[in-house]
Amino acid sequence: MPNSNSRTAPEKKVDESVGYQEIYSQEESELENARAEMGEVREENARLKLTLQHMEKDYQSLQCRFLDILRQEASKKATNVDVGVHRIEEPNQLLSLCLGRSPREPKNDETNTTNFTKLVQVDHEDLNANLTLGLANSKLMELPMELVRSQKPQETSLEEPKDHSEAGAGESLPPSSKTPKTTRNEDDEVPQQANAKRARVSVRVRCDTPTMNDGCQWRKYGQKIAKGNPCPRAYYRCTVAPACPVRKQVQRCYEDMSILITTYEGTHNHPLPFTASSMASTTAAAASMLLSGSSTSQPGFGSTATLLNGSNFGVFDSSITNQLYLPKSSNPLLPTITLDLTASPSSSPIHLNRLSSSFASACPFPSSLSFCSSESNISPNSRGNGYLKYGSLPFDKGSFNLDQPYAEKNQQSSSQLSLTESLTKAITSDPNFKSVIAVALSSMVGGGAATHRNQGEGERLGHHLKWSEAAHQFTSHNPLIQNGKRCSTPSIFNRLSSSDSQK
DNA sequence: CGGTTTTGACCCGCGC
DNA sequence: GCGCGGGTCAAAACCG
Repeated sequence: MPNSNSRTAPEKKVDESVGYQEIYSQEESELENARAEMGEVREENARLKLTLQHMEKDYQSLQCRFLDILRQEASKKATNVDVGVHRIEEPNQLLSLCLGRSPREPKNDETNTTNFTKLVQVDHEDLNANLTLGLANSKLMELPMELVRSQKPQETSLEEPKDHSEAGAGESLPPSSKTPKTTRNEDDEVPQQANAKRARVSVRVRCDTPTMNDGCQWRKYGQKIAKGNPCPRAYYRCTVAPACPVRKQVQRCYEDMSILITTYEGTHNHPLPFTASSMASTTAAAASMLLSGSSTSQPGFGSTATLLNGSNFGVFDSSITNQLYLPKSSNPLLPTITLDLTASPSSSPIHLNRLSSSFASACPFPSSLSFCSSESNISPNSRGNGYLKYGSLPFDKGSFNLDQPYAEKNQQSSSQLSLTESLTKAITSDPNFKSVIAVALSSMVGGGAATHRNQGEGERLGHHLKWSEAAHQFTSHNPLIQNGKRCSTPSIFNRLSSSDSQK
């Protein structure tokens, strides 16, 4: 059958050529698609670069501003010896914990939320509105600085708080009378801070896990069943540095087992990873507020409250109330401040009642703080956890959203993803966010800075890793866990750190 | 094997 | 002075 053969062969050729053409056109279209994708990626890359540049720029300006504030505070400090209650009464001094805000600084347009520098400038109107926002107190700003700058634990003169009022809930943990014994080395190093008292910061968070991950490494050295609370109280010591005097006590709230009460005591005398410095700075700020105030007849209640109010340890939704409980201790010389991050609308009143009752007489200031955002779109889950998940930086959510990959592993992944978005919106619209940054930066530049300032770029890279790790922890199912296994610290600081390192 | 956790004992301050 | 309770110690167990 040659004919058939000769006829079919060309047809086959034609078919083949048609097939090739199809294949070719198909490949071509794929190629074009790929090119288009590449183009998109390039664009995104450009955007990211832009974002990075913005961040660098903002960071630089922020740093300059902060140094400026430092200088101002240093000069102010010399003249303004009498601090404390007076500060609260002087709105004009409500400035500086909002990092970047300086008295001479002109107001900036609130809408420009991508500007990191502006981000930390709280509009006066906001201050008035949310008032109590006093984190802005310049003196308050200064105090954490001192505390962190020196990186010295305030344990030179310990006093027994004997705070039984909170024993049940475990919020107020009496400082160890033996602490000086175990931290003697530190005490020797510590330049005796006149009237230095050990302030402790108690943080209440909702956390399923045994401990709250604050980025630091802890070693458990004891456990006790405290009277009035069947939940054991665990004692941890910081193991980042062998002689670090910092300790923490962890206990579940008997009234609400989902609430974890972590009490920090002392100040780290070693460099901290940013994740740890976040919490450290927070507690240091609170503690220093407390201590600063305690030098007055009214142990810092006002100032502390003010500070923490402004510091926005919390959330964005107005319904989420972060609470600050001022010293409940029967011993006013050894105050314990409680940051209530349980952020549960329903639980808030409970805590408030319970805690305030123990020291209401001593605390003339409202302890309920509202760090609200203009948008209340936070998922209920986040509130329930009380776990501060600050989705991502306002600049470019995609660029910094480290959480999502991890969040997917999480049981709460979906809610957390949405939470990320919600928080992003909230952050970008929430001037209070600035205050948080202020606190973090104040430590990083001031004391944390003491820890980081001398570290090379390589170490910064190391921080990057830790941030990633932190992000992991942060988004892990149990957000508040220890040693990379569990809970996370308010990661807003992580974000901040990220921006810092990007420089 | 080194680091961490567990856990009973001990220390110390405070109130009575 | 005694008892109570919080905090710490330290040896043993545990774990990676």
